[in-house]
This record gives sequence, structure tokens and C-alpha cells, in this order.
Amino acid sequence: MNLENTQVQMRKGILEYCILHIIARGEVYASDMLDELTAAKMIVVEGTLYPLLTRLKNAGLLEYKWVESKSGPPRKYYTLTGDGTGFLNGLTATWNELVSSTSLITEKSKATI
Amino acid sequence: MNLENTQVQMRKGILEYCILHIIARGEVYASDMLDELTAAKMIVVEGTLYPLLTRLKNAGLLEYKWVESKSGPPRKYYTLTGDGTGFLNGLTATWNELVSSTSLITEKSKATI
DNA sequence: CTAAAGTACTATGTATGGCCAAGTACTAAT
DNA sequence: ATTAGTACTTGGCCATACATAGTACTTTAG
Repeated sequence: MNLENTQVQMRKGILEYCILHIIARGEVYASDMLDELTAAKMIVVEGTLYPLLTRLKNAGLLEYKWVESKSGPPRKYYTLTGDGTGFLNGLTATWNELVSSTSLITEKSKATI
Repeated sequence: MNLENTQVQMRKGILEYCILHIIARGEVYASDMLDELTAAKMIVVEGTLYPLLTRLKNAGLLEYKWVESKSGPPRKYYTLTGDGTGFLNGLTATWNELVSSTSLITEKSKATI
């Protein structure tokens, strides 16, 4: 039980939510997402992102098309499916509730201390 | 990959953070925490809370003392150790970063859509 | 005085997802 | 042809939330 480990646990599920959001904005491929996540200081490594995209695709939330690149191998450009949009809405509600519940508890701490 | 499952994943680690916060406010025992979490709409069941408390205690973040009860068996009243306070500070920083990173991504979505 | 109900805590097993690490495949430059 | 770089894949590890069943003690009911 070290801090690092709990930090990892905290990210579970949240990453999925962020990635769906990014894809909802328009067609992107993996490196685009990595750049975006890094810019927001949410560090993600390849070995985390790619399996996640595959899971989401297999679940029918995403679809992709191959697009040739001028500098390297072809890329998978992802878009949300109808199911994906619905799922994202559900996650948004959950996330907002979670944040509000947490701040309810932590803010109360501030007031009491 | 259903919504419910992702909701569970989202809570991972956050629960630990909330519980440390509650204990930081003063001596409490398990049922107090359950009431508090339920009031904040963060539903937790016994089977989740008790093992978590045991983990935190074994990690040296919590300590407890037995207190006799007028209505039932004695209770474990928990308090934070010095390590626990440090850990909570670390988690607070992580959580705030995570929330800010996430809103950075989701707010951007709103602006673009 | 025994039996039932209630409260507080314990123990075990399962499933999921983030991460690490190594690996594949294709393109472009030297 | 060989090297470097980009894009994606795969298998295994570990920690945690949860379900479920069980232990121990106290109070109340018959």
C-alpha cells in the first residue's frame, strides 16, 4: 500500500471517460489522444491506451477506419458509435456525481478542522 | 463492458481517499463512516469498507482503540497516524490534479461541440 | 435460563483494468 | 540493405471493489 499504487487505482475508469470524450470531438488516432492526455497532465503509456481502445471497440462503443499516413504506417482513426455516445452520457453522469460526493466529504473536512 | 462495471472502476481509490478524510475529522467507527458515505450518495457496503479499513491499518495509516458500546458489541474507533496524514495529503494532491485534468478535457469538448 | 435477534467485525473468492515489457509490421532515410 | 522511427499488439502481473458466508458478543423474549 504505497501512494503510487493508490494513484493508479484512482485513475481506473476515469481514463476511459476521458478517451471517449476526446473521440467524441472528432476523428483521432492513438497518438493524437496521447498528446491530448499528456497536455492535460494525465500521463498515459501506450500499453494502457491501445488495449483500452481495443476493449471499447469490441464492446461496440467505437469504430475505426484505416487511413494511410505520409510518414509511417497507416493509422486507425476512431469515432464513437451510437452506443458509444450513450455510454459517454452515462459516464458523465456518474463522474459528476462522484466529484460532487467527494467534494461534499472533503469540503466538510475543511469546515470542521 | 457495461456501464455499471465502469462505475465500479471509477470509484477505485477514491473511496480510500474519502474514508481517510472522514477519519481525519475525528474518531469514528465503521457505521459512522457508512452513514457519512451514504449521506454523500457514495454507496458502500460492509464487505467493501471493513477490508479497506484493515488494509489501511496494516499499512500503518490508521490505528484504532476498542470502545465499549451500550447497545451491542464493542466498536473499533479509528484515528489517523502521522503516516496516514501524510498519505492523505498525497492523495489530495493526486485527486485535485485528476479532477482538473479531467475537466480540462471535458470542458474542451463542450466548447468544440 | 435458554433462544432469538441485532450489532460489529472477519474471511474467502472472483473479476476488472492499469501497467510493464516484449514483440510485430510497415515506412523512410542512410 | 540496414537502421531508425512510427503504429499497433499481446501476455502476464497485481491491487481493489464486491458478494457471500461466517464469527463473536450483547440484549431482549419466552
